[in-house]
Amino acid sequence: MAHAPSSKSAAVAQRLLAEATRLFAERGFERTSVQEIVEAAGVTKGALYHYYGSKDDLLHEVYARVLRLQTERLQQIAGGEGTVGERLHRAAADVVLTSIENLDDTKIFFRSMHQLSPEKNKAVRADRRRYHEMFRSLIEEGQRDGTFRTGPRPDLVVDYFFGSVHHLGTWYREDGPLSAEQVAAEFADLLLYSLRRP
Amino acid sequence: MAHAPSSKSAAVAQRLLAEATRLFAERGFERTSVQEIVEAAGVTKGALYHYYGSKDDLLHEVYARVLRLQTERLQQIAGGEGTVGERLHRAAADVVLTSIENLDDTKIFFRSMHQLSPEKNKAVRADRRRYHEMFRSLIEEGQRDGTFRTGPRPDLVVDYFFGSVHHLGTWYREDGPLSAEQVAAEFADLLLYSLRRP
DNA sequence: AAGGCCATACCGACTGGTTAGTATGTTGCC
DNA sequence: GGCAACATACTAACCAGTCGGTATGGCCTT
Repeated sequence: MAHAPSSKSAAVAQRLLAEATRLFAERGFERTSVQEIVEAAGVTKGALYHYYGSKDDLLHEVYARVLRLQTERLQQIAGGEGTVGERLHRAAADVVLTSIENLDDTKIFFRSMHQLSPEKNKAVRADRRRYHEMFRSLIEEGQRDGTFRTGPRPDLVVDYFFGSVHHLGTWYREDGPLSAEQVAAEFADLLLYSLRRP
Repeated sequence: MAHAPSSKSAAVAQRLLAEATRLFAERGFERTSVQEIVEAAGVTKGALYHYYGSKDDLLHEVYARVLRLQTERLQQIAGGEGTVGERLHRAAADVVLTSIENLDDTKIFFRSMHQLSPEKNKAVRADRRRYHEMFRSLIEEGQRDGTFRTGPRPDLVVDYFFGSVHHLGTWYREDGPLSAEQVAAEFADLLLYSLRRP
């Protein structure tokens, strides 16, 4: 179990998490040794095991952080102003944007989730499912009120769209030709177009 | 380097590859030991290293196999009969179908590619890019002849769609409520709808 | 047809290196 | 003096790959 870094004075705990995130994204969980993490953070193992219960724990913390962030934002957008079409578009663009802004987390998420211990894996999946369900209910709402065509199953659309989002980490480059905003807008457009009524 | 299993009498080599595929998909590359692979195949390490140069080599062989298969099929469909809309729909549905039929390979692909040695990783990426380019040129063709709207960038559409395809491995279950054909049809529909002109 | 020769296919013990995690200090603040 | 925040040294386990060895069967030569 992780004691959540005790908020006060735990700059070391945060530095450890940040360096771990960077290294996990760069080399993957298994290829990153605890020794490398503590060296990158300028401390020793004692410090790491003081704040985190295990290497696994560290990985779990990465997930928890990004999930909290995205869930919060989706809640705000889904419950906000505008037609369901507008809200879905905004939500879709936002998740793309924040995924790119936290590209390291995105990479780790989909490469290394299965390395988590079964119980932690289960916990993460449950959180993730709740997130997807919020997204899905937006689609259902649009189908009910006639904004979207009723052909596609909402849950399949969610898996379809988030597949694309999760894979950003494999091809998006910060120094590439496309800005995060451009990708966000196009992905959201593609989603909305695929739901538009004939 | 792998000597490709010498075609004749190498049932052992094939069994090793099959068991490795299964185990890599189940536990991931790093968490699968060479010892486990050879035990599952009912041989010993000597046999494995007789046919394959390294554990890495084995992983590379998995990729090579599925890439060959999919490239072949896409070539046939892209160069076949029908309007560009029909061909793209067929190609999209087909890649979903074969991805589900070879779900173990799909899982490994997306989870473990970055574990390959840099050179092999590069080779696989190059193959993959050629494959994506074939797909992209179908979209470009449709945009040129007015079948598809010209808004979205073809390369982004490809990344968008294949994100969804690669992620099948994380959520699709054979014993789930959806047949592979259903998913294939819906995914292809979603793609075509998102390209349809207003 | 018999004997020699050699390649292929595999065995299994061993090695050298790495790794997560632990046990036991040490320091400095309240 | 006591506890939080670390450091240091260590261990026990694991693992990819190696290497010397054996069994089998085909082919060439005489």
